[in-house]
Amino acid sequence: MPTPLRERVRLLREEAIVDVVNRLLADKGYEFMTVDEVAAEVGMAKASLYKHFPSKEALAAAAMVRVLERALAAMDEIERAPGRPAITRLHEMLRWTMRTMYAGQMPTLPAQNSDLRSVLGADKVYMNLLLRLSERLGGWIAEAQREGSIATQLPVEVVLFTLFARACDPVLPLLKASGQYSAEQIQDWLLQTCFSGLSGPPATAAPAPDTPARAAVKTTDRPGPAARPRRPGRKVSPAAG
Amino acid sequence: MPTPLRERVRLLREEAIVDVVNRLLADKGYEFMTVDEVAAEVGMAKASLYKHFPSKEALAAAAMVRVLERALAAMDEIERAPGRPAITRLHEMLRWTMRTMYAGQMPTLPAQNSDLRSVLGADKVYMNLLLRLSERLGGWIAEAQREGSIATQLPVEVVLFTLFARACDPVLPLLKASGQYSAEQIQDWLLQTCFSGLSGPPATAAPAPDTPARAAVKTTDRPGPAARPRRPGRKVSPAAG
DNA sequence: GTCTATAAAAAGATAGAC
DNA sequence: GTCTATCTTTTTATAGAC
Repeated sequence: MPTPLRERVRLLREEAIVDVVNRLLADKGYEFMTVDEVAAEVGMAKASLYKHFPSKEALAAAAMVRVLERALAAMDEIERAPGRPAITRLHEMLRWTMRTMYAGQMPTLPAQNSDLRSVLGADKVYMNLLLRLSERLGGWIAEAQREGSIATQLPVEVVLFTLFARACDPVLPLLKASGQYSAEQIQDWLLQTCFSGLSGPPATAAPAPDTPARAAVKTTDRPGPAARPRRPGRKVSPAAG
Repeated sequence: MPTPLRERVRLLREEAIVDVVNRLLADKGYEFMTVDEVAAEVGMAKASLYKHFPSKEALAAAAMVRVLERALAAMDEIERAPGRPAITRLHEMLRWTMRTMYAGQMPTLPAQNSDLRSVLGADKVYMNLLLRLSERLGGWIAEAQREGSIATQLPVEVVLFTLFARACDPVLPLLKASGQYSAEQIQDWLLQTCFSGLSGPPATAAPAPDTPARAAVKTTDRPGPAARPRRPGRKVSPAAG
């Protein structure tokens, strides 16, 4: 039995709504997103919005569910290329996250909110997806540890949390806002600092070949200090510039 | 001329206020902290609060100023031990940040807020302190790069932003909330992942001595999987558990 | 299901007595 | 400077006509 036309229209409408919510959530966060704003951007009356989603929390939850679905789809896609080491898949997953963030499409929820967290925690669909994502990623992580490319001292949980946290890392927006670097450049740096740390890949004093045991993150060379495109007067200001 | 008694009382009162604001800011963030709440916890009427600080933003700014002052003081303290490599000083600074966070005393501001950011950006005292902190830290970073212990491909700015970002990293609260690990353990892991990345220190296949070129982060050994104190049924849930 | 109009509540800020 | 009581605005949510 084909989906009735009504139903399809409704789904399209709701997808448009979630699109807006997703963008606003990525842009200003949950508490600074107002329902009036959502309604205005979708181009419908607020009361109509509430016919589709019963509350602001439900709006946010819908956006979160969709991003989890997309993350799982990204994992599927990454796994389509067979036989690659787990660390490579993890790199690609984080790369996907960075791309999504850079595009302003990664909805971020406040880490330490109270009511919203409990609402999400009670959402069966959301929690189910979150669990599936965590377990699949956890599998990759454990695999990478057996391969020797993720530190074995770290519990899988710690690695998992760290990867999740990178999906709302303020460094990307800050670097993007500085306007000095390309998207590729920024994403490369973030990948590098996540997997290899600020100390960078193991640089044995003299120029040595890559250690094959560690699948090194591609480190894009940046131009030397002289040629570096740096706005002259701009002062470094990490918060509230 | 000694400070008048009135003035000293006022300062003590305001310090008590900032204490509360600081804790609430660390606990729930700016937007979920209400002025009513602050007044209640300080034990004074809201109107009296407004005699001391003209707005909620001013309250937050005061807390931020104080944490910057404390961070600068921490740098002073770290520099009191002479002759240590820059990377060691950076480690200690991040350690200070982690301790402060763990104690629930690191006020976190929303990264992508609008009005508050502009208020802070207009605050001369705040911006001045932020600049001083950034420049001093930037000096350490550049030094560490010359020593070869921070990746030279990374602009100082990127390293700086990354360190600042660790001061509001959700991984620490998550691990703390899991209740499975000690404070020391958590802080060690975060230091390690920040400087050495998820891949960990350069583990050349066979057990090798520490590479002296890289001042390695102390990696606390954790008990093996069998002995690891892990709550049995608890499932991993990075967001909204 | 969509709209206009309106409740209802929360939260920042202030008036005015003491 | 501190208080009680109140104002004002913002924002979530709903009533009720069409």
